[in-house]
Amino acid sequence: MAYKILIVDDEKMLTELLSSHLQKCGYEAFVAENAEETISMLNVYPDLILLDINMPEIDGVELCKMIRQNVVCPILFLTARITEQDKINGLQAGGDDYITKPFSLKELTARVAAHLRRDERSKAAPKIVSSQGLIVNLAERTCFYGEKPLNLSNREFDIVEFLMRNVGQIFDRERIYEAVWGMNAEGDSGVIKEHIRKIRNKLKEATGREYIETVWGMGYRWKK
Amino acid sequence: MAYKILIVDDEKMLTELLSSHLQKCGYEAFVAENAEETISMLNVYPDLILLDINMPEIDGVELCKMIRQNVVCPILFLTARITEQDKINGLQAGGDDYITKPFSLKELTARVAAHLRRDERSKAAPKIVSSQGLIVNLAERTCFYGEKPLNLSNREFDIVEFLMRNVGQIFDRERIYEAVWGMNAEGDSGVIKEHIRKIRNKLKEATGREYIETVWGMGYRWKK
DNA sequence: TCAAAAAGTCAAAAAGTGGTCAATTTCCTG
DNA sequence: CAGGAAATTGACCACTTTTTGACTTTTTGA
Repeated sequence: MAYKILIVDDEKMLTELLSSHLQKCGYEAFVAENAEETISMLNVYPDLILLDINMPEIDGVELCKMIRQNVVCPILFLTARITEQDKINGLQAGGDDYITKPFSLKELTARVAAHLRRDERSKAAPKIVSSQGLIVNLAERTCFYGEKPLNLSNREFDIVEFLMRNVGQIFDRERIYEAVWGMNAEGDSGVIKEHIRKIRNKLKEATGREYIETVWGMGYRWKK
Repeated sequence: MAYKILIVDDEKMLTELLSSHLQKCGYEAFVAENAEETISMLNVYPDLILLDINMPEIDGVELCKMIRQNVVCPILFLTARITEQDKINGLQAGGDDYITKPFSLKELTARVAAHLRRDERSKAAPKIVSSQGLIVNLAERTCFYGEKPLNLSNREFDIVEFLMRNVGQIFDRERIYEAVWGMNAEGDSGVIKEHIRKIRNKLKEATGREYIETVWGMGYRWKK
């Protein structure tokens, strides 16, 4: 679902420009031209708000406070005024950032993206990699096939992670050693062979499938 | 526990000014003067980072990317350059805001406060409730299971607080030490092991449950 | 078909990790 | 300053993981 962005400004020219540009960037844009409209627009639960704080007849800072009571998304101020005191007032009212007019669309979208990304991060997106029913959670370092846990040891997990991050690519044992152990392999001790065996056993046990392929004379690769 | 702010800049004058000012404002300040120091400082788990992106010999944008791989807190750039392209580069590297030099301390603290507040909102309020009935009041530093008090000592409480604030995340003993003691752990003294044991005993005693999980070879984590 | 090279298997040694306990030191509080 | 609680240390044990090396099997190409 596209991010929803609410634009609050009374200059029609500007709001149209912004909303069409944001739509081109893949966002969903909503416009409110006064305080009343703004409040009712909050019902769409925007992911980010662009708020002009220099509207005649409306105190942008007050409006910001009101918005804040209902919503936690990032609020970016659009402003022509740039006195330091204004900034402080705005930030203390619950705003998250300032964009000073005139601004380029390029800068605006960069900032919008930065704030949305930031929001995304705090929602804690668990990094998950999966391949044919095998689900690997990088954050928790767990590995499941449906309900079945794989119970990989650390080294084993590291190897699986490395191979899965590079599905289809072939790595010889030396490269795997360097990637996982973080240092040069002096000769072939056979550690990798053994670890690969353990991993394959666990995979077979839990899934009944083959995930790691041997490319004779070349190395191993995670099947696509 | 005071917010921890990491200042990354190579100008001693400025870092001292900033850190003393931030301390006056009730924050805990840390300083790093180069990339290496920065990375190792991340172990204190700062709540916010002030990053100079115009340091000679260091590419601030690259450093920012590196930081981002390890940490999710807000990153504010300090910069003299103000070209639009710079801004965009920075924001895309994972930065959250810009402060252009010269800036007033007043503006700086307002921005810092705004970002921390924003972070706070997403982390939710002072009182934290966790798995079934265990209620930890961070303000009063008390911990109850229903009517039963846990009677945690100070260190014990700090550890519980840290783990609960980061439910589900795995921390090795070194990181826990750095986060709770606020300094680098030299070797493993075993303090953490002992504290974890005490905490577990008290938790078990009062609740009959397991809250802290051991992830072999990785560390401990508070169960989700 | 056979020998050499590569990959796979197995069990045992080595290294590392976490839990526990008792002893010691540090820190408060009265 | 004494006495007790809290924090820390170090030693020990049990256990798991990692590595090793000897050995077997498979693959390949002369």
